[in-house]
Amino acid sequence: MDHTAEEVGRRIRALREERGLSLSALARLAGIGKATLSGLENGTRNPTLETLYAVTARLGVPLTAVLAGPADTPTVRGAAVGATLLEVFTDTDATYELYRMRVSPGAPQLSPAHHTGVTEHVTVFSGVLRAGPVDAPITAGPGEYLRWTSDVPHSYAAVGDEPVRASLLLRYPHR
Amino acid sequence: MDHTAEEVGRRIRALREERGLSLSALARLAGIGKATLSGLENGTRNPTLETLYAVTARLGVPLTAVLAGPADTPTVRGAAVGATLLEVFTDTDATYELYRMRVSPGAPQLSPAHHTGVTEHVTVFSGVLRAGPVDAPITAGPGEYLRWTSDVPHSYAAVGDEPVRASLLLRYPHR
DNA sequence: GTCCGCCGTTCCGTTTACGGAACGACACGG
DNA sequence: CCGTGTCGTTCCGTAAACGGAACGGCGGAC
Repeated sequence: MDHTAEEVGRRIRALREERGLSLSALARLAGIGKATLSGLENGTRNPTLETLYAVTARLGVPLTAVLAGPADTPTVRGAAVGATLLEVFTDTDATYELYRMRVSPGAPQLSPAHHTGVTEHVTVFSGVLRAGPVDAPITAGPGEYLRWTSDVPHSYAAVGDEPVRASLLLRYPHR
Repeated sequence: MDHTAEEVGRRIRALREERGLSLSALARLAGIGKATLSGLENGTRNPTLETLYAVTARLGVPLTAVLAGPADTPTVRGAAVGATLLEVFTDTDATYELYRMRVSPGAPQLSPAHHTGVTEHVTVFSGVLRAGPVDAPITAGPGEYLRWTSDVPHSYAAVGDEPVRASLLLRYPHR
């Protein structure tokens, strides 16, 4: 079994014990079998979403609280750029993806064109970022904002020695 | 089945289609059956953690990205404005707080002045937002960006009937 | 000591999520 | 026209997650 299941089990057990609940009591409250909860906490089962939800809801925590955080699965976009998806937001007009982004100093990172109409919005936390369409990049320092249409190839680069940290919002309009 | 499963399925399908992947291709890449992925996207199955992880890992997103977000625990800032803290980022120069924000139509929401040097950065997802210093608010629609220095009283208001959804970045410079 | 209650684990029959193999629909080439 | 390929869905046998019941262990009452 994956080590993920064990980690989830440990977190659930910790949350349960913080509340002074016995395994039997939590199983009864959550409406699941004791065997299920036992196996879940020990990482010997591969729980379904429904089971996990029943337990976390009764513990009063969001599902995300017992799952591995966004830090362990960086969405690597390339050698110099690492990005982690924080949230997806779907709307009638468009879908948005909000990332935390890190750009290491060194060679610029190229990114191919996306579909037409896709725009990128970056707010720089620290460092100096030079990014945008390859033929017309823009520069932004801490607290500043960049925006471009990413249906052409574009690049990201850290200016100077300091790595850049920023938030990146991708907007995909619905066709 | 729970409506949670349907929501998860929608998000996975959206992420897959953004990447231009077919259902068959993603199933093959993730090492799961097409039937499994089909049922998962349509919300007719109750996936196990292992299945979900295989899919999200191949999509390059954390598990949390496809599950119901932290929306269940809103950090209420006032009657018309609800904000959820997504991440705090501390840096040598400043501390940043990244929120997802929702502004309901109706009376503007006032916010008192913060410390000097604090700036607010808003990217609008949907709706039309009118915000900024009370004597000089700015208006922004979907995909647009607002920025102001919040060491004076400022306000947020939704223009029209539609609620506004946006990301809000607060920057607190270190003195 | 025995009895009782609850603990967490293990056993076991039922339910169901799983992947492989069909299926019909559609697009393209010969 | 008929292959050939890929699309997403449906069928179906198997593997496993499920809940209920039984288990051994432990602490308190008597």
